[in-house]
Amino acid sequence: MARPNTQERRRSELVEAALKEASTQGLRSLSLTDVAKRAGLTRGALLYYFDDLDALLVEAHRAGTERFCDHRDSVVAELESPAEKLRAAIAAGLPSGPDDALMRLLYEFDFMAGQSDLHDTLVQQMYLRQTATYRAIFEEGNASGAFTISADLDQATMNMVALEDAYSLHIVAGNRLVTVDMAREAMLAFAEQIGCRTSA
Amino acid sequence: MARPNTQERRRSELVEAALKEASTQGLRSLSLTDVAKRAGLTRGALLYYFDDLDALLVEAHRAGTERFCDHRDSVVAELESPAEKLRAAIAAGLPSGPDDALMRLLYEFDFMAGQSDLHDTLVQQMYLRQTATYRAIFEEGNASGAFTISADLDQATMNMVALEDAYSLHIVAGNRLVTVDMAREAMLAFAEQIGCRTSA
DNA sequence: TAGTTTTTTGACGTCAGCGTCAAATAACTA
DNA sequence: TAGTTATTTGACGCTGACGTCAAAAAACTA
Repeated sequence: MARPNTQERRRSELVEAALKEASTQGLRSLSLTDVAKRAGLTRGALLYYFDDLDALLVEAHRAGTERFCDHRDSVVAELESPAEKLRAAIAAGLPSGPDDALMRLLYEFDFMAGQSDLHDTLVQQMYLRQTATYRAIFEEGNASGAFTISADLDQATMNMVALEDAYSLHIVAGNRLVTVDMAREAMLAFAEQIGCRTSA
Repeated sequence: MARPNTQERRRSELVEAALKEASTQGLRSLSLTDVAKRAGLTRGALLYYFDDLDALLVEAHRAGTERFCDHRDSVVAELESPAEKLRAAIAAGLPSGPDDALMRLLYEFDFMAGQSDLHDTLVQQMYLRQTATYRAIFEEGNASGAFTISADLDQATMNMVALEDAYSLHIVAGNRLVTVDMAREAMLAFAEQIGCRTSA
């Protein structure tokens, strides 16, 4: 009858372009035109799929956090021992370096929360997944005897996620006093302190 | 001879206006006009004192971080015991709640780093003061016997600051899963774990 | 090829920001 | 009051973002 509907594919492509462009130049000065150019389209085409830039950014936010969490969970799932899993979770949770633009963007999104309930929800979902990842590793370690965490598990998990967030933020914010190596070691040290034997 | 030079006072007033306006509406959409209005002047007057909005924001960033650190240090200095000091430092380091606009702004400034070396430097200076505050308390506590911190002091301090940053960020970013009370308790729990007796 | 639906363009009008600058005003002193 | 310097205004031209929309182009099928 007619031309087939390919909205879903285009939408993903545009979300991808938004992620790339926002990673490159940051959210502060990002415009519809920038994203359209990156996608090789015009502003008009973009508006055919999204009401405005905010609507697109919500999708980009969602895609970015999901990608991050999915990737880490899949890396962790491939490992056997709780100690290995913990080390992998920490490594995958930290940015690769000061130039990890995607990770930087994820934290920049945090500041869109408070302006939009949708971003609010996404920030919370991200947090829940972060805590779920560490909590599962802690519980498995305790159950198998690999770990002997005596502290409150909720609090231990919270603190672990907090360390991850803070160090990631410092690294992508260009604070050269905090390196990826230092962050990883500090997180491992904390884990040891609460009863994880990770050196095995 | 002529009209006296009052640049210093005006500059402070404008920095103040910038802090207020940026706290209110965030950095993302802040314009020269907004700040000028808040200060009761026109854009032209503002440009008489600062080259552009960025120059003004650098000063606002500097003023904001200094105010935060100065205030906390003065609160801590008034207390006697390391345990009291630690509790006060934690309390003063966290936002008062999700609506603590100034604290929110301080974290938003982190994302101006990487775009400007000046902001970079300010972020680092803030970090150095945060660590100095906690390190002094830890050292005093260890010296007086109030604390028995066996872990590496550098790492313990780093982690303490990291917890403060992460929880503050979550609170001001509107993550309702993290409350000020939870953050304070989690930080105190961490301090206990590394050897601070704060319950005295 | 003609018909149908989806996708994309590009132009239009509007609005708000920016930096410049000559002129006006204010706050002094002699 | 006249002179001098400091401060402030407000208009100008430029740029770039936004949302709308009619028309064009593309991708199909019968």
